[in-house]
Amino acid sequence: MSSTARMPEKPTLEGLEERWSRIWDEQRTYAFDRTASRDQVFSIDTPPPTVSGSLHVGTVFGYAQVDCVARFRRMRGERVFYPMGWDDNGLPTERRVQNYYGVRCDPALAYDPDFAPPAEPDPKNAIPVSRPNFVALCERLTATDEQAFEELFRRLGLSVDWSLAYTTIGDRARAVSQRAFLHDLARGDAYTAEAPTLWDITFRTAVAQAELEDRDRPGAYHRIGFHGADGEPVLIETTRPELLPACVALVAHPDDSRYRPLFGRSVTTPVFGAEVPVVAHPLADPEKGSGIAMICTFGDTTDVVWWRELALPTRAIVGRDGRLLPDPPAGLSDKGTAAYEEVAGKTVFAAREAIVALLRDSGDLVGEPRPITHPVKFFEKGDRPLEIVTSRQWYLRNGGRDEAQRERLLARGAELSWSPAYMRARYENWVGGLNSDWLVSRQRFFGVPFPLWYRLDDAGTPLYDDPITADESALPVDPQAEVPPGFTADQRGVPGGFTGDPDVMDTWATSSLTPQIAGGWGTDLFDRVFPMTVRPQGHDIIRTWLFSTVVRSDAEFGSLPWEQAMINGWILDPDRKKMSKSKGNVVTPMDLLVEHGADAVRYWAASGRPGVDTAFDTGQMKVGRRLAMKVLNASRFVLGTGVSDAPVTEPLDRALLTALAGVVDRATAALDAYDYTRALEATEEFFWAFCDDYVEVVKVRAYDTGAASDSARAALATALSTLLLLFAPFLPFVTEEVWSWWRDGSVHRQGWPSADALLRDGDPALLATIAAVASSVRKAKSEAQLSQRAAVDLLTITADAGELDRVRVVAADLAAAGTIAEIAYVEGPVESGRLTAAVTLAAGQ
RNA sequence: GGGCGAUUAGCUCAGUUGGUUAGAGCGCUCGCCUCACACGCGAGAGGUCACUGGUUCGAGUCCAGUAUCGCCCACCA
Repeated sequence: MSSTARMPEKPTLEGLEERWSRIWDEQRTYAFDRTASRDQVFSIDTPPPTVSGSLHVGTVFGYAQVDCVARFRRMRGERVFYPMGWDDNGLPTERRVQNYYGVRCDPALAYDPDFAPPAEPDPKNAIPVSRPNFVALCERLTATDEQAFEELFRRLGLSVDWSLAYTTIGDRARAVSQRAFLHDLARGDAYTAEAPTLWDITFRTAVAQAELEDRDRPGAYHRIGFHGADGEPVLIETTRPELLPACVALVAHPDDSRYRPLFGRSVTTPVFGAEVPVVAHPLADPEKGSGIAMICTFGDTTDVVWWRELALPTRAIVGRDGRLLPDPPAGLSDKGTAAYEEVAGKTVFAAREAIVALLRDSGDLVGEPRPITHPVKFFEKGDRPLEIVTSRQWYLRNGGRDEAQRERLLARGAELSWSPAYMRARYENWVGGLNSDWLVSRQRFFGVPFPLWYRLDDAGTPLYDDPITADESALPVDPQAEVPPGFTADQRGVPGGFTGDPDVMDTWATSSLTPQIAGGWGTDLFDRVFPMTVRPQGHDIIRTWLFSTVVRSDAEFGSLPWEQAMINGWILDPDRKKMSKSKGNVVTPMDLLVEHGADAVRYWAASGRPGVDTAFDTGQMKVGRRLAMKVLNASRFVLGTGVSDAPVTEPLDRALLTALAGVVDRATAALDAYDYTRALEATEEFFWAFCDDYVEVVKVRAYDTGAASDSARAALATALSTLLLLFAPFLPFVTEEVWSWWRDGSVHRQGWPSADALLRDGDPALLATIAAVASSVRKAKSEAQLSQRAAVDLLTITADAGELDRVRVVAADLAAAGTIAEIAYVEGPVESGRLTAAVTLAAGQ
């Protein structure tokens, strides 16, 4: 073994992150071996964090957990493929760019190569810029953020190979997204359709089923009378009276005797005077409201079902901007048409007030509206309720309309290994509950465009059913800027010419391809890493990211994208709520790293069990920091006694190494099963017992000379070395620091410790024996309020014969450690524990 | 309404095929400057294991039900 010349006089944790992250980078400690074959590789399909301002505290939590597993696998000899991605593609980036530079995207504009953003941005008077200019600004802003994120992750000690970094808006990701889409199209897994779609009026884009969330909002039941043929009013209740002009029918349950006489007959809408049929459908709930409902095109998704299944006409009134369309729908009476003019152009909220006033005037509003709180569908990133509008969109088949495909995807979920196992149920719930295909087109600017153009007929109308596809070798393409094969630029937008598809893909359409993007689909790298070994991610995006990745891989490769899903929990506020963005940003991850140190923050993360939501707890970070400090100091002590490679001969020393072999076994098994927490616990528990009992008891012997002393120093060095290796995945900085004091090379490139290289034939009970005796002696001194150095005249041990033998074996160490003059042995029964120790302290202390 | 998870000391949590008197850390109290560590060391107090039944020689652990909390899903007029 080497010398300990590099050991500092006063070890400290300060500065370890800067120093070692720099050296790891210089020495390419975590570089992937590009020549490795798939069977040697442990590949990680990293979650690309959203690049928008600051990383959330919760993000570092999950990444630190994954890194512990990655480091373990690397020490095990696997070639770890650990890239990092940045999700800079999507709405959050767009919104940020608009505010940051004071611009807005106008796709009709031409690219301006000389454009520079204003020195003093004024988001209220946003400057219109072309799509290429806008995208350039997005890339510029995210590049700055990504640099800051990388710095943070390096400081956290993530053992990422930074040369493998990717972005979801970069050329590579755009090309992969477009290529995958073209394959989907060729296979028939992608199709276009014009249909009612959930629509966000703020972002003016369609949104997918997976992006919905319900929020409770105040509303009111309005009781409204429709006019029956016999003059009797038919009362319905609605929370959306503004949709009255869009009403196309009333509906009740087929078995509802109250309304059965009306089925097949017509009623007239109040105020607007449209004649609408009364129809029957089993989805109508007799218990809800008055038991009969108005069907509008479209108020909610049930309306869509009714409209489709009952083949009702369309009377659309809400536009894509959330305002009522300027022209009245068909079927209104003359008076109704006049009434509509009063509300045309109003927002749905203003229209609601206006129509309620009209109903009140006409006497068709029965009673006063009754306030309620009810769930309303929102786009998860939006803040206004979704509307439903009819539009042409692209869809990917995901099993939502195909039983066989759904069964196959459920089977993929069963094939995948889950940590923790119960998370599989979330996947199955979601897949089982799908009711539509995956809507992948978005009416946005900053995203991956569809690599498509459409021919224009003589009237200039696009022929959507026969798109012109881009050549795969030319990807990525921007159909707004580039010309399809066989056309010239001056044919754009003219009859008989072409038009580029204006939309971009859903962010998940790109994210679902992270294995292909990171793994270099189409190059030799891909076969070395795919299917990936593990996908780490949060449980909230099982329905989106995990599922959509399975869909794409199943369709393209007929396999799972990975073997293992490693699901991490969330960070909760101390009050048990999911830590909000705003609170999460009060304490930034960098603040935590500066205040507590990376090893301490990692310790906190690693003590959060797989998949379990964990409280944000700086107390746990303090514990981690204490542990890191202890590693420094204990190492300094062990190395200070002088490292020996003599044989370990003393029974107590052999007991130590035998117990340590058991710890190695447990930690290894736990990490193999992705249970990093259990591995850390086993190591940590042993380490504290090692410091408090073993080290304290052998101290005197270790400072001595001779064979018994050599044995102690050899055992200390072996134990220290093994413990550093066991801690290395969790506390990469402090273990590397200590390793550097006396060993060459990085601790992180050492082999994982082998239990068989330690000892198996020692008697670990000896450790329990010294712990019990030492504890009794300490207690006596503590109760006498004396220093632990105080002298003991006589220590009387009562125990059974076997235990007494064990005490005799370690008596010399115990006597030296406890300053004990004499030990007496009494064979006899013990009330509790393994022995009784009576302590007679020396007088006059 | 359906599904998943949780409920153990003031707080954060262990407790893996059921087995003596339920553990740890933090916090608290009391000591100790013990030659690695005062960012330390030692000792102590503190729990009817959410509730109700059941299985068993034996239940924190298994079964059934109840309650509370959290998350996901659902056709929320």
